[in-house]
Amino acid sequence: MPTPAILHVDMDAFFASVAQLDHPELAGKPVIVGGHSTQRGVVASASYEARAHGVHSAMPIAQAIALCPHAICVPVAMGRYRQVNRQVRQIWDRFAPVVEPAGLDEAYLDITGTEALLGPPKKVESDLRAAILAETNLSASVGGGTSKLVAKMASRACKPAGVLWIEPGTERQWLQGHDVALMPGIGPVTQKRLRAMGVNTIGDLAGFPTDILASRFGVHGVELQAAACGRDTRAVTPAGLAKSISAEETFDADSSDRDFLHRRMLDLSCEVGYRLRQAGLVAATITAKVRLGRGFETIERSVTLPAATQDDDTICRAAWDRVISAWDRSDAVRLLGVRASNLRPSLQLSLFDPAGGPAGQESRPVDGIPRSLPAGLNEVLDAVRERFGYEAITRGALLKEPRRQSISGD
DNA sequence: TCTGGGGTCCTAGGACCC
DNA sequence: TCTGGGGTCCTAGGACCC
Repeated sequence: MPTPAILHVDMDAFFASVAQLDHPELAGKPVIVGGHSTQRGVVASASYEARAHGVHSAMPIAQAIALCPHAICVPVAMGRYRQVNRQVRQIWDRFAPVVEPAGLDEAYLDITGTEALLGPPKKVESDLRAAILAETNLSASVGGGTSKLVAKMASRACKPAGVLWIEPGTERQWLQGHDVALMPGIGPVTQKRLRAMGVNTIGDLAGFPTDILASRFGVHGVELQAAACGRDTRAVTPAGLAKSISAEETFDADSSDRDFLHRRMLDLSCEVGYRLRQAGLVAATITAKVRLGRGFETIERSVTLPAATQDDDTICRAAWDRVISAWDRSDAVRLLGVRASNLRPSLQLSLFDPAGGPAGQESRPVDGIPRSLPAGLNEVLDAVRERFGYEAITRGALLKEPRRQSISGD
């Protein structure tokens, strides 16, 4: 067995860097990517110029502005990031036979056994960074080592615009001085429990009695400890089909207005339906999410449908039905969301197949093959969006409010 | 000045079937 | 009249990731 060589490539301040790329006047300036609403929301991404003032991801926007009053706030544009992601993925794919994306801005690359072809790992790291910069004008950092954990921690340690290769055999020593909070898989909850046990560094975790970790944290604890010792055997696996597609929206102000909430749910459902059809997927399970203004309480209710769907109205009906079952109308609603899961390929030949027409909803199977419904409203909307973008057209029922944030590429 | 949006994985109980 | 054990699916919630 050859010694594993795994790289972790991580785009630097991805959303903020894309904003600076698309709007050259923002280059070199503190940029905060958040929502339209400066009242509610957190920082999704901050440029390094903004980070110099103490701004970081997940910080409330208002707090970020207080730290960096001259920062420029731009809205999140998921569609645009997905577009750039597709471009960057093509570069990643050239450098490794197996690539596992982890979100839009990072990926693991298994380059084991490619040394004869691509050169030593350190050179691959530099070449990959250079290729991304040359072809996209975006900066990335690349870390590497014998496992996913070491690769990821290395890319984090060399940010921004760095490369770092941890030599095989030195990983345990390199890891041990780091704080446990820096270890992927240890969030706020686990961190607090570990500190209460006197575990503060990765070295502490590596040396802690395994049986105690097992009794308190179960399998997860044992795996974390193995990783802390440099024993992380998780394989780099290529992305399969998506497991879920979701959309959610936090309102500028909490609302108990049933008509308003229903219209928002329809808009969210349309977005999820559109993305299902784009991906050629149907969903059997629909989950509605309701967050109350009171106490930030979050409720989820799901239903598995008799037939999988990619139809906007079917998704909306299922989701709204679940909202009604969970929502006490005396509570003002802060957020609504809808998620499609239990996904499978829709088996349609093409979105615009003139013969069968695209599938709206799986209906009764004929000879075991789901039959497509004839083209309807969804397909008319999709066809317009295909040419002019998602924002180009919307339902009359949704015209009462301004459109929510863009999912399109512009 | 409270707390976005889009994901994955895990646990645990109950239904249901064999 | 009392009550097995395994497997799978569904639902709700939680931790964690970027």
